[in-house]
Amino acid sequence: MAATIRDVAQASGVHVSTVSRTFSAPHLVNAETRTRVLAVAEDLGYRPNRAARALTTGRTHNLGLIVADISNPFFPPLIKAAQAHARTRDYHVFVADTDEDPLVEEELIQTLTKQVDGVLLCSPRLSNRAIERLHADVPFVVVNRRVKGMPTVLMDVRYGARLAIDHLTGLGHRRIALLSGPSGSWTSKEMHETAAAAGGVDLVIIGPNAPTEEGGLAVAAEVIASGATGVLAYNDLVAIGLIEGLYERGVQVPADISVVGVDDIVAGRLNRPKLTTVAMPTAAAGRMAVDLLLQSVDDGGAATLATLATSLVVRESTGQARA
Amino acid sequence: MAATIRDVAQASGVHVSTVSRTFSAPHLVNAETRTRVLAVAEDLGYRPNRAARALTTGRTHNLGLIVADISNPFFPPLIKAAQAHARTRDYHVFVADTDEDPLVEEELIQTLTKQVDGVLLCSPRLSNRAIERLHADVPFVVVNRRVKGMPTVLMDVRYGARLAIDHLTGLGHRRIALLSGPSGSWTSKEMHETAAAAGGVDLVIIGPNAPTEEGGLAVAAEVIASGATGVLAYNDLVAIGLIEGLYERGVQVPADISVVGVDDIVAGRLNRPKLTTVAMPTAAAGRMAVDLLLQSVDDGGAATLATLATSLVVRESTGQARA
DNA sequence: GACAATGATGCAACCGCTTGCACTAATGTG
DNA sequence: CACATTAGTGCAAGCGGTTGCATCATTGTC
Repeated sequence: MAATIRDVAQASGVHVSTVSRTFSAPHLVNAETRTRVLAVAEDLGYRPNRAARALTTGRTHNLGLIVADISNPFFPPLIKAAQAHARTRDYHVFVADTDEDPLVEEELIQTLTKQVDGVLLCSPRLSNRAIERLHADVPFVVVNRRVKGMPTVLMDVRYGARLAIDHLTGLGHRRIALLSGPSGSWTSKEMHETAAAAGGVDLVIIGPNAPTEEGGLAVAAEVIASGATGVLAYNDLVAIGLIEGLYERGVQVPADISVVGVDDIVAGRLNRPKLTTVAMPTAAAGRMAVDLLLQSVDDGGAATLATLATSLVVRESTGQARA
Repeated sequence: MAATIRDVAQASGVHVSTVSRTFSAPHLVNAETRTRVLAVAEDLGYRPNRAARALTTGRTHNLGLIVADISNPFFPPLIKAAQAHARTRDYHVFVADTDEDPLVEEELIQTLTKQVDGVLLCSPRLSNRAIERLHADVPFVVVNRRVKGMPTVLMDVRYGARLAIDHLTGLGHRRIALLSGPSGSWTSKEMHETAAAAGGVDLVIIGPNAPTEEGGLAVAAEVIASGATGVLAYNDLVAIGLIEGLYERGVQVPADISVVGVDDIVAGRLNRPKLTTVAMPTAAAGRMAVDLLLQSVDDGGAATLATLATSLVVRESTGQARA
């Protein structure tokens, strides 16, 4: 049985309130008493029970982070950055995976509600309405989705997509295929709109697709049939899968078709050919999200919108279009 | 302000204890009362506060899962399986990443201690002694490491490594390089011992290496210099990195050198050449770990040891040795 | 030397929920 | 019909902390 605050109080001959203050408001207790209490606590292996503390303070010092699919390599850097950053603020981040299921997502949020001070919602699959409703119970910050009235961290997908398309057209590609993502994806919609707005390109939309290698692999034939020579994929995973599919069909990248991905995951750098991609500032997004969330927890929270810059990383999967 | 049990009690004209029982021991309350209370609760948007409940019951219905590096694709399937399986038992699992840092790992465990009923320690970097010490505070189950007196889930690395080496020697490879993992790794040690015990092979050990693509990439030259024609890599990531490094130096896989990985991650199936690998039953391990942990939480816990079978998946990265 | 200010500690209520025990009324038994 | 069960509910004491307020020395001030 772990030592409680009362054990420490008794063993050090002071009242529990003094022990409590020794930990949560040290300046209120006499230096001498404090060291004695700390010594006893150390001796007994006492550690304040955060859950019990949360009951009275209303602060758990925990944050929840919800992602749709933890195996998507896009998320881990974000998660790690968020955890590391939160730790510097004496907060801990618990991660949960919804398995792309909105129901699980909602259930998870409700479970989390009382156990954390706020939740980071990354690429949520829930409807905006559902998010707004749940927001009544716990502070949110949403990453990769625009929900009005809520702190939001966005990455500048439009700009990135624009760079990618300009890069492709600059290489002489006129017919460009856009491999979209899952149907509910905000990022995918942004890409669509950007591509549609780009002048002088002959656009074919292929999808929606699963945001995975399999998703890209599955549409290789369709891409070939479309006659496009340039492809902008929903993300790197899709791009990698596509390249593999094209390869299996004897189509060379970038000789025959140029492919650009989105995210800049590690695997892209090790792919053959190395992937040209729109780099997303995932780590920065993770930190920013934690900042906004903590601010929102403390101040009651303004609905700040942070948009992070993206950039194009040109590697080997794109090249001059055939004459 | 969220509704509490008292609000519900008052609004439905019963005592708080009745409301409490409505949720945690429904059979003890009259059907009629129960429906009325539930209706009021629904109406007020009341949800029991799990943290408060945990204070009296001593059960949070949460599990912690600690991994060294969430971006290692080996873990996500394990995590997902554990989460899904735990959910069927009305438990939730929170994931935390230690960033390969034993100090962070220890700190995380201590934070978790009071907030979860048990912790899944996956490929821990902590010393056995430290693990045993911390075990006094919270039930553990250890995955991928043998710690005596503790429930443990192991994958049969020795058998897998044996299969890989037999496969390689069967193809005529006599000189085999073993790319080891991080120095503290139990898996790596198992592989060493198995390889050393295998007769008729000329073994070169290269490492320790980071368990990542970069780790494999970095030793390509060394592998070539070693004169080995067969390689068993610590994991698929290392194997993929190595293959990339060999390719950059004009060495063909499997024509010149055969490579086998360990884990069977998705990326291995999409690599070029597709990776021959020792498949690890990660999802099964996740489920098993949850089972053992829950059992340990309930029964006080026997120190069961579960060893899961591994198998060899032969794909394209291994071939006949040069004459 | 009287009095106010200050610093350190104790007291006790409370956070939201559970649970052993006591109580009442309805039911079953001989 | 007396009595033992049983079902349903209320009571109140916790679980492990925090915190506003009261108390009591000390110290400083005029």
